[in-house]
Amino acid sequence: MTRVTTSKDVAKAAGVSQPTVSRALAGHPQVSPATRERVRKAAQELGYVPQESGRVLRSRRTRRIAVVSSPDDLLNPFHPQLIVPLHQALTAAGYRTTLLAETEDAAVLAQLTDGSVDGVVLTATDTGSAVPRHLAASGVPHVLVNRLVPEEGHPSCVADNRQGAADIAALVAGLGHTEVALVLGPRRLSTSLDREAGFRSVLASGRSVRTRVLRGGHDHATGVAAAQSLLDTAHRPTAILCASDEIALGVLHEARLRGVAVPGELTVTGFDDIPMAGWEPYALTTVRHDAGRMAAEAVRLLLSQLSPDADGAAPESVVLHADVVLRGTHAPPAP
Amino acid sequence: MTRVTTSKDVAKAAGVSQPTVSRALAGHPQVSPATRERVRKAAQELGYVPQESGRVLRSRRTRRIAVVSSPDDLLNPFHPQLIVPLHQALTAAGYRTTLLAETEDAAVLAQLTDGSVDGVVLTATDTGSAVPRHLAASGVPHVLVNRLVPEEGHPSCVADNRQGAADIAALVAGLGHTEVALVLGPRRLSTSLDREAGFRSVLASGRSVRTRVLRGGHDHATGVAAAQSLLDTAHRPTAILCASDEIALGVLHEARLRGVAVPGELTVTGFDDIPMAGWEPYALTTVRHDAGRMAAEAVRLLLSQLSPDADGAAPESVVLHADVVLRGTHAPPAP
DNA sequence: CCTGACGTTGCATACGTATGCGGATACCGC
DNA sequence: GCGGTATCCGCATACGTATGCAACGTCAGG
Repeated sequence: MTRVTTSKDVAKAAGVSQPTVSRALAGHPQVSPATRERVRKAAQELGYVPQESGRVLRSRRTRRIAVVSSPDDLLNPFHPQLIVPLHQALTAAGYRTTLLAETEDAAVLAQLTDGSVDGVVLTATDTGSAVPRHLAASGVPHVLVNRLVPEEGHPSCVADNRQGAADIAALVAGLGHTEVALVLGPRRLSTSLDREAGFRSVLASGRSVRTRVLRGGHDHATGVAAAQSLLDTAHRPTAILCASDEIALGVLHEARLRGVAVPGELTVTGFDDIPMAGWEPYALTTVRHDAGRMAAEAVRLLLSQLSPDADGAAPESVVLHADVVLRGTHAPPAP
Repeated sequence: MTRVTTSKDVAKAAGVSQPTVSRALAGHPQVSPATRERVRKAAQELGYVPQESGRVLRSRRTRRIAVVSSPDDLLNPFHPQLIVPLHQALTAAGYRTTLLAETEDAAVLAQLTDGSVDGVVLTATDTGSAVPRHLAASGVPHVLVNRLVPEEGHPSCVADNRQGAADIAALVAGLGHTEVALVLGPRRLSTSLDREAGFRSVLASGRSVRTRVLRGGHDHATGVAAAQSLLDTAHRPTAILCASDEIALGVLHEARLRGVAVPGELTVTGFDDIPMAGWEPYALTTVRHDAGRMAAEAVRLLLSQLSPDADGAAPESVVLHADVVLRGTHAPPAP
């Protein structure tokens, strides 16, 4: 690889000094239009691109935000709906985005605290993760999206999973179901825990509702397995509330495979409103949390930390309402 | 934000000079075990993380690879299957990964040529993109994965889309279908074009096969729309070959909605073998290209460019065999 | 014609890290 | 006890960029 062209090369080509190149390209007003144009042209011809390492070292600003996900979540159909608008919002605000999908806390932290990013958006945080704490300790601006950690004090934007779960549970209970099963996700995710709490808050208060609980991942296979075990029992539930749409689709598939009519014999609900939930053959009744708004709010919270003025403000936490989406997989229980 | 701790701070704390800190933490042999330990401890206590900008500026190496995708492709179920193993392979090789999802060539290029990455993996390249050419011009090591550009000379690793398409077309033709429809993807993607060529190479040679062609995106809605238009016609096809699994699922859904039996009355095939294709209710006959191997080969090709020695070698292009996956959506045409 | 002000540019420098080179110390052999 | 060598460490410096400050030239006003 040949040598990279630097601002010095441009300076020589334009017949000016290196600082003048820097000022001209930065649009500084104290450089004459003539030289500015000469520099612009020279830079263009040489294909000059300001080197990030130099700029960052000098200016202490990277104009770059890290979005932290995980390999698991990248494979989850809901996640891109969050990541894409995040990326767009950050781009619109003049920041570059780099997406991390690390699993080990140590590896993530090294990349977030080495000055290579101005701020961090955490989208796939386990409840046990130490990353938010360390970021706070290092003074790195950050915001939690979608999932929370138990500790208070971190800026965050999440959907009201508890409320959404309670609402859809109320819907099902209101239809008259008394034999209900819950298929929940992993305990290490705040979304799972909150949805569980929401489900239970309603079902526990209904006196005559019997509730069974299964637990697994947020994926399709979990739904299939759950349905297999639930539909085998003599005394099978008339409604299955799932902690994610993918689980619900697995349940739906297995139910149909066994000839169990949905919603005639079995009510099934999901959570997330992934694109597939709206597909004709599913028409899944579920809970929508607006990933676009979640992303926009998160970026707002992050940028407010990056603005030079208000830095003494208390961390703000936004909770968005989650809406029940009525489609075709719920009905009163068969008599 | 308070000041960040630097190697100078560690030096002062450990009672040594700054260069010694650098050498000790880099594991240089010419530093005594005692000092090395002292430095390690001081660095640990101060929470010192070497700043990337300084290291890169000095060493001209970032140990960082950019993986370029696009917002569209992030929403595509096949894509994460490629990105996740790419990330794992790069991590295993000691590189950090940053994922870009930019659409504009200019914005992408600025991030790839400013010295912030050692190399680039392009996963979602349009045939019309100028990015590969500019990377070559700037001497940035890179590799194309999954999709190609028309120009030769770029290292690349793709599946043999043409061969895979030809094989599945041969399967369908061999079953005796003579009324076949193709649902193809966008012209700007090499994968679409190659699959089209593969389909046609077989169907054109079969004398009595009548072929209709529809074109759209690689998504579910395209499949639904295509099926609506195809199944409405009096003289409807007995087989629909789709350029992606998502399209095929859309076709399947629409067919089932209309009570058209698959595979009894209609054969449907896909391409990609996304996870959903294997789900019980679909059991889609399709073509698999091994994203894991593709990623591994791509990383190998990229790393070979980064090794200091062999840099005069000609760019290598790897083409992987695509396997037809026989499931349950193909059958001979009804008499 | 001189002085002052302004507009434009260059000089010097700092950011944090890594490394060539020379110096210091200790240790060995004679 | 002296020269030599090996071991370990610090000094000086360079990477590319951005910016405070000084200097330059020009022009207007007195």
